[in-house]
Amino acid sequence: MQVPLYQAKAEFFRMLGHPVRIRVLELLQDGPMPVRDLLVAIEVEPSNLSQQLAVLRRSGIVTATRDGSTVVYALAGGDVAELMRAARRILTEMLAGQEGLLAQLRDAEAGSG
Amino acid sequence: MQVPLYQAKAEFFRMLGHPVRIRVLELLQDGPMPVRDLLVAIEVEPSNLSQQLAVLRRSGIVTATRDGSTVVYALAGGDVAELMRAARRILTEMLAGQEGLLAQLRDAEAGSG
DNA sequence: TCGCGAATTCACGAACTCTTCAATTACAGC
DNA sequence: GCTGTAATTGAAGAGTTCGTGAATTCGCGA
Repeated sequence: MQVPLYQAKAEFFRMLGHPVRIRVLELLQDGPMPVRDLLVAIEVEPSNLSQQLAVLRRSGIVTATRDGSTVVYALAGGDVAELMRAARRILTEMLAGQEGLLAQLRDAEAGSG
Repeated sequence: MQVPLYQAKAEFFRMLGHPVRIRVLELLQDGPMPVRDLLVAIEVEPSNLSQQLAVLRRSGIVTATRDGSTVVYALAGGDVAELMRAARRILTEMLAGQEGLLAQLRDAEAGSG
């Protein structure tokens, strides 16, 4: 592999780092979907959605196929779901940790002020 | 939750989207590690590493504790490993897919030219 | 208290990403 | 061939992130 693995991973995660792109991937987990439906589900400018879809396409995580005048997107590989689950688990842990921290801070303030 | 979930997820992935940060997280999977050792393992300017560590700290995925004159970093929650595994699996699939695509393109060129 | 090494913070220019609007391509129906 | 709709592409400005070097903080030991 020419590109170091950690750099490929970083690029992969950066590709995921956008709300619209996340929503697209989550919607596509239930099966292929035309752009029109994505556009209705995610309220965003068509050109903006297209740009984000282009990012996903370029990275290879989704595929686009034309069917008449509509374009249908689908996940290229299976297990994005598992990734999302893992992310959600960590995120939950982290938020819990931060709430704990917030509670601590609140207590500290109550104690000192 | 004030912040929509998909936005929190996007921020989370964006936080992972940097080679140095990925390497730090992978190194910390084997246990806590002082900055000095991270600095040796990841060849990068100290100030640069510090900046990336600050990003990880702010997000809450790692914790820093001072021990004398050295600072030791550790993963805040357990299962970053699983996330990385899921990412690697998808990445492998994607790269395989792209190789397949390349092969296809090569064949198409051979066929048409 | 002074100096030293470890780590962080600050500041700034370069590079990148995001959003938006206009222009363009691709197709279906007339 | 036109017209209209679906989707993409291009370009530009605003905002972010990155990397570097200088300055700063923190704690240890002489």
